Amino acid sequence: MMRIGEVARCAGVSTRALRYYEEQGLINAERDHNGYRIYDSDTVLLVRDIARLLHIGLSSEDVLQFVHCLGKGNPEPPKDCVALLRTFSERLGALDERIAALTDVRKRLAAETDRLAKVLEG
Amino acid sequence: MMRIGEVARCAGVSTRALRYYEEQGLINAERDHNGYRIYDSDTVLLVRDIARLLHIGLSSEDVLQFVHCLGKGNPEPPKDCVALLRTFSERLGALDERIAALTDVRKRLAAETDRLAKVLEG
DNA sequence: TAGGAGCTTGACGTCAGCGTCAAGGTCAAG
DNA sequence: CTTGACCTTGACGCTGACGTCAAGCTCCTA
Repeated sequence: MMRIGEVARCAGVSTRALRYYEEQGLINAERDHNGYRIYDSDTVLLVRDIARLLHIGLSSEDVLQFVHCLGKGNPEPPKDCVALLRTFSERLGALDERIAALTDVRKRLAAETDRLAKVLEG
Repeated sequence: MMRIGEVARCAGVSTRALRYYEEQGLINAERDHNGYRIYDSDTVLLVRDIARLLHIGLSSEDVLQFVHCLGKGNPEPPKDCVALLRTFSERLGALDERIAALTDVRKRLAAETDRLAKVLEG
């Protein structure tokens, strides 16, 4: 059981970010008798994942769609399985698009890098 | 030679976006005698690339780093080849990270999707 | 019992990537 | 010669993911 400051340090984010994630429904927090947020250590890993995803350009709404499959943060029993499955498929498609676009850029950039390298050698 | 409206339509972006790209140094535009921006048709493809990259989460600063290898938009003779090459390498690394992170998420999401699908079948 | 570190909830600030007026110039068509 | 489509340069507005105060409570320590 950790408080917000410790989780923030361990996960490499700010306390403000943690409150924001909670506000967006990405993480949950128990409360101590004094009102302080309390987290279990699993949350650190979840928060790392979330921060990583946000950092590479996904929105918090994106992340929310499948955050419960990243860790034990949001158990949320799969009630509406069919809708959830459809959502997952859509998100998979979007991810594939993103990956493809980035891979394409990577390829072109690598080619140009090679070209430049050869110019420098020759 | 096309004007801004036509380029915008062809590339599927707004004229405002085109002015913004120019402001950021991502594209160049000649000027007609009346002050109107003039583009050659190659610009359409370049703009499509730029928009695509921005859309998947790269910053305009990111895009600026290698926009000249996407088309003929910014010829910019490779003067400082060494620095350019280093920049390219860095960007390649960043792209690899992004691709890896997305691929990882994709994998986990796919696994969860499978699990859900089986629950629905059984 | 007085600090100081850490926590709380607002609430306003920031930055990117445009959207959206506002006010006005240009030009082919009627 | 006027309308209307298209262009120009500001300049303010918006959204997301926080940063950064402000004002006040909690707890351990000296």
